[in-house]
Amino acid sequence: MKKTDDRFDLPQGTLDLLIMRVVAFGPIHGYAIAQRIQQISRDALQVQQGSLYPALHRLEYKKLLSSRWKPSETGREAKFYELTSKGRTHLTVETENWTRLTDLVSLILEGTLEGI
Amino acid sequence: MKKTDDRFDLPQGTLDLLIMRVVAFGPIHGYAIAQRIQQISRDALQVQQGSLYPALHRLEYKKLLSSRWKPSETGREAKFYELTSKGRTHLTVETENWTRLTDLVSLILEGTLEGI
DNA sequence: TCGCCAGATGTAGAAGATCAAGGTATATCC
DNA sequence: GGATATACCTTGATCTTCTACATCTGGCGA
Repeated sequence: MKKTDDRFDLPQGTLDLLIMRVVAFGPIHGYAIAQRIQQISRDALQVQQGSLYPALHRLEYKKLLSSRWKPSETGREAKFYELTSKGRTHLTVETENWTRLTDLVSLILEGTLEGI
Repeated sequence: MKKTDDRFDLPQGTLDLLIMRVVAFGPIHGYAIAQRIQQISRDALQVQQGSLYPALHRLEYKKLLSSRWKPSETGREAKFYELTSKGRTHLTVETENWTRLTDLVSLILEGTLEGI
């Protein structure tokens, strides 16, 4: 089945934001992050594992996330991530940028361009 | 490399949309498209030429745009683009997708996630 | 007990888009 | 003649995402 009508590929950059936002609510492991995003969006956003884990490593490398191993709810070891203070700042700034950017794009896409 | 405070890198995919939207108002050449986008956004969105021309060729290759040479307002030859009917349909659909996607992302970024 | 599935992590390779930085040429104005 | 703005284009690097695969563990049913 090709991607159905109600699934999206994420544009570059948005995945990091979504991950950080979910992590902002408290320590959580990678697998659960993907589930959470899918769940909130009612399956419209699906995070592939091949995107998820590199993104987590990237964010940790940039010191926006920190991680430690801990048993998960199921008893198995899992790597729990949380935001660093740098990550928290970054999330705030980039969320604001995302909003400004998408507002601008929407303005152009939906505007009449009259009066220009 | 840093971007200044009020400039954005465009997430993948949005450039094509912006271009098609500007072209939708009537035949226009590449150089003017970039100026137009920059102007409407009050310099917040700047389209690099290294992004612009490949995008135009991409869209023409996909038969979403058609082009022909014509003298521009300044008397010089320039390549004027317009939407094909396929392009017009595509623009409508993708604009809708863009809106749904960004609404979803905003939902997660700005929501409290309570009640999940 | 054996096998399978779900949870959980990860990597490799390809595809695609953007950007930075360069190049070419023409028209106009000083 | 020289500078500037217009107008086109390409190349190479970088980054992100996707598909697809690989690995390990624990629990469950047959």
